[in-house]
Amino acid sequence: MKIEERILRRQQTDHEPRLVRESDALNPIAHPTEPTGRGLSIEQLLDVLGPAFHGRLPSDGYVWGPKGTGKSAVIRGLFSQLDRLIGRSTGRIYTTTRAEPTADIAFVYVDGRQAQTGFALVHTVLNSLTSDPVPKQGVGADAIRARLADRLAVDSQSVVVAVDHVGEPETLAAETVCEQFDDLGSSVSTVLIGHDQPDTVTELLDDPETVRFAPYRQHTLIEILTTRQTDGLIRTAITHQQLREVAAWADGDSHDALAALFSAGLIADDNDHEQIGPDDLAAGMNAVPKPSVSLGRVLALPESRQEVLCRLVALPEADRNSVSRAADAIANDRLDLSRATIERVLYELAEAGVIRRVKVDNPERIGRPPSRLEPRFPTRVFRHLSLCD
DNA sequence: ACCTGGTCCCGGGCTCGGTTTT
DNA sequence: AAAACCGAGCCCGGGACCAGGT
Repeated sequence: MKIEERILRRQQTDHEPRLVRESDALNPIAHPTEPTGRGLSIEQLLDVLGPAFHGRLPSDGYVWGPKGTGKSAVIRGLFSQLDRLIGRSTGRIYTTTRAEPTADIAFVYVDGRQAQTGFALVHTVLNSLTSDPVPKQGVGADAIRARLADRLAVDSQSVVVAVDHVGEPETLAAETVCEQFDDLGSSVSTVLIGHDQPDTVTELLDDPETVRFAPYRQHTLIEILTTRQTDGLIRTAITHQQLREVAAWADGDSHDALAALFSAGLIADDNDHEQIGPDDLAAGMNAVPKPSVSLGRVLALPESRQEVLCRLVALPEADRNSVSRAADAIANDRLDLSRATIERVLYELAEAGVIRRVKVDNPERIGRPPSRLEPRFPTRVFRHLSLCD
């Protein structure tokens, strides 16, 4: 933490301590390095990736399950450890001392939300395999692919690419991801991570190994909340009974559970409460719609979209009762997008499921009834993390 | 070896105007 | 009739690459 931050914090907290600590502990999209309660899944994944321990390229894989089940946390952690332990660096170091053939297999994790086009995906992979700068525009996707092929051929390197969040509205479809690596089949192995059932992916990847992540059991979810809460809240903020309540409400989804707990803490702080009261907790859960879009998706949206969302959630109820009124109000709020673009963006966000349109019936009026816009993501936490203000 | 203009490429804003729904 | 809805093309900024001139 920088000195300036420390000073600012003292200035802000001179009245009384805040319930919510400034840390990522309660952030649903900040993953701990050691995920809780997913030992079995990690073993399954290690089985799939096993050939890499003997210098052979593993077969393709598909990891699937609903949001908030630890897929990203596990794969992220696993790939960074694997790359460190048996990936490039170690391979080089032991080359001269070990008789056995060395594995020159890199493990690259790509967040599909950061790489939303074929170009960006191949770019990310190549960029993590080379220290040379890779152009990020001005050159065609094919050119980047050619360079990647070149790079892999030069010292017969192989790479296992994990592409997270495939098949979301903003991200690449599994099919498109596969196409990117079609020509490099023998040196690239693909592990896709998504929500959908494996049937379509099975055809694409020619019978990949699949690993399924099921929703958390109640007691595991409580364990997760307990460990995170000790770092994210002051000690007396919440009772164990309340954590049980959140876990029961969240129904196996750690994203929703953490978002609700985070929201409750922020709301209690808003109300100057010394601890999270029953009403704060209820409001916290209320601030997380069900079903909810992952905060990771919302916070990965382009800045301009997030600005539209910031203003939308701050709008008075009446202004959200019609798409065109909402667009008017947002356009008047010092946003440097044109009115027409804002309306277009609202429709796009609705199409993507980030906000929902609800028909407002009014028999008095003639013509097609307006649509109320409802956020489908944890609004209180979004406001906190997106730096709306 | 260095400049410079032309061309291609990516990504994102913007707008138009037709279609659908009530 | 009125308003919601949205597909799709246009435009632009800026980086990369190339080739031809100095």
